Amino acid sequence: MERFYITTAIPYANSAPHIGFAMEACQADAIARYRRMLGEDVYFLTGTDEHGMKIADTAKDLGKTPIEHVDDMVRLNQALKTILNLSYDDFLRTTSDRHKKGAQKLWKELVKSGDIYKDTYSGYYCSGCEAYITEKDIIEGKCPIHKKKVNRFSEENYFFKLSKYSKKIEQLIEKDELKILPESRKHEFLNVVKGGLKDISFSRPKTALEWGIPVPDDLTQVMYVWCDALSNYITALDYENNGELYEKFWPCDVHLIGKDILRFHAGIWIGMLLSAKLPLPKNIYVHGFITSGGHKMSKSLNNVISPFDVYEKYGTEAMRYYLLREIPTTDDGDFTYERFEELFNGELANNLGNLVNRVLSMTDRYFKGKVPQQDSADNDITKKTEYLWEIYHECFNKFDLKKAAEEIMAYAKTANLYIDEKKPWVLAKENMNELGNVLYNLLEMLRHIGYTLNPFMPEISEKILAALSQKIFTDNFKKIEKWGVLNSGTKIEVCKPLFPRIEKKV
RNA sequence: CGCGGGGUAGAGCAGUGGCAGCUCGUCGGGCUCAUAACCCGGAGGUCGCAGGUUCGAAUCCUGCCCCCGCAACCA
Repeated sequence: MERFYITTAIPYANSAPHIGFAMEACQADAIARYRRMLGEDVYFLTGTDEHGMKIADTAKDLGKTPIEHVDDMVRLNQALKTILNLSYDDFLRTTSDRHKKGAQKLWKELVKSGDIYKDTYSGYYCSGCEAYITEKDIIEGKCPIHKKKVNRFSEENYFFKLSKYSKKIEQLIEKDELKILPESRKHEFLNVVKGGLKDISFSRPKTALEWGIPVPDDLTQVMYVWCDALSNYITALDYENNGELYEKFWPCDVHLIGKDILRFHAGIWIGMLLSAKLPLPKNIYVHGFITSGGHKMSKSLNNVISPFDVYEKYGTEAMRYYLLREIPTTDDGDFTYERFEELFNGELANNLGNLVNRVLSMTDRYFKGKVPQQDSADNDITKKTEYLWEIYHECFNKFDLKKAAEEIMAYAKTANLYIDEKKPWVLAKENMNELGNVLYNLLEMLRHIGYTLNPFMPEISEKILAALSQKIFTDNFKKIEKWGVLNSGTKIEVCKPLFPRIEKKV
């Protein structure tokens, strides 16, 4: 059985979940569900990144301990599972024991390879940036970005010899041994690598930062947050003990990330794995950002979209659909409630929901709720169905979920068109035999829609398939995309409208 | 000369050399199985501006203008 391991990035647990991460989670979930539908053995990981100075500072401002603060944020992150109907297999917290031990084991491997060295760092550190900033950027003793006071440090840090792997990383990406999608991101990162990756500070003294994972064999230092966070992809699999999951699922098939953290994944993470002599992930899929009404979401513009609000208003399935179908999978996209309702009514209610409704009710009315006999398949329709699956697979392989969803909708539209063309209500008076053919074709089309829709809207998919007495998981996954699986006589259940239209408020 | 993305019908987008397309909206018509849904047709664009290459440019080249992101909260 094919195995497939996919991860999301682990969002920084300093504030409530962002709609952008909700999208990433949905994308990963859709891919995971797609693979499961094909019968693959899928492992889907997400989690939270919970260390670092920023979290320690925020907790202090809130009058909480760091762990209290991250516990609160993690609860919200885990609530996404319910409101987005996520199917992940594991949720890893970087404050968990298994993660800490795994991260420390990986650190030791880097030491063994001679890639960790101690050096004195003198400079200024801004907790907002979670990074050192250069002297010339400082204005009146403050960080120009965060307007926070920076402190001069002269401290002993461990460094990671990333420079040693710069050339190797460049080659891997160039040859697509480490594939970065979309192409534009690959080129963008190649430009960075060609400039040469530099060694990076990989730890901080405990006196400056207590909230982190201790460096093995040196109690005075804690790991740099990115060193800690990136290792989650293997610590979750019980890398510490070379556990079963690790043996089975590493290397990873897809790391799904946002465009802002590509350099950490394609650079630092790959460097760490090379140093530890571990297998490398196969693909990095990079998505864009979501704007709100054409602007970057910001509290000052008061245009921040919360996934919880969208859920309250429209529910899980429609939110998933919007995030996967409306936002370009690898580019930036926009969120507005106007567009949401337009898409909801236009595609989900009028096109898809209404199609399901009219086909099921005609079957109920004309054939007493049983799949009619089919004498001969319609060539045009079977070809369109074959094409649907073909492009559908292609889209998932290219990480173009938006296009895949659009193709399903286009297919549903052809079904609506077919009804108007064949006029079943006329056939009902003149030619029951032909009517049977037509409705059989339509019911089969619904079956194909039901399956292809599963990664996007799992509940709707199940409802459609249940109405046809079909199940999403079968013992023969190859069969689902073949034409003519529905047997005549199968019971058809008429269900309530899947997406009641949203009426415009006047 | 910082880097990057973009400017195509009222809105949102597709379209990398060959008669300018899609969705929504709008106007007119049809149908009645269906969620006032579905189907057909019309109107609407000098493809940011100016040059150039070419038999032919939204598409290639040059220059310019404008918007946005890379910079707080934040993926």
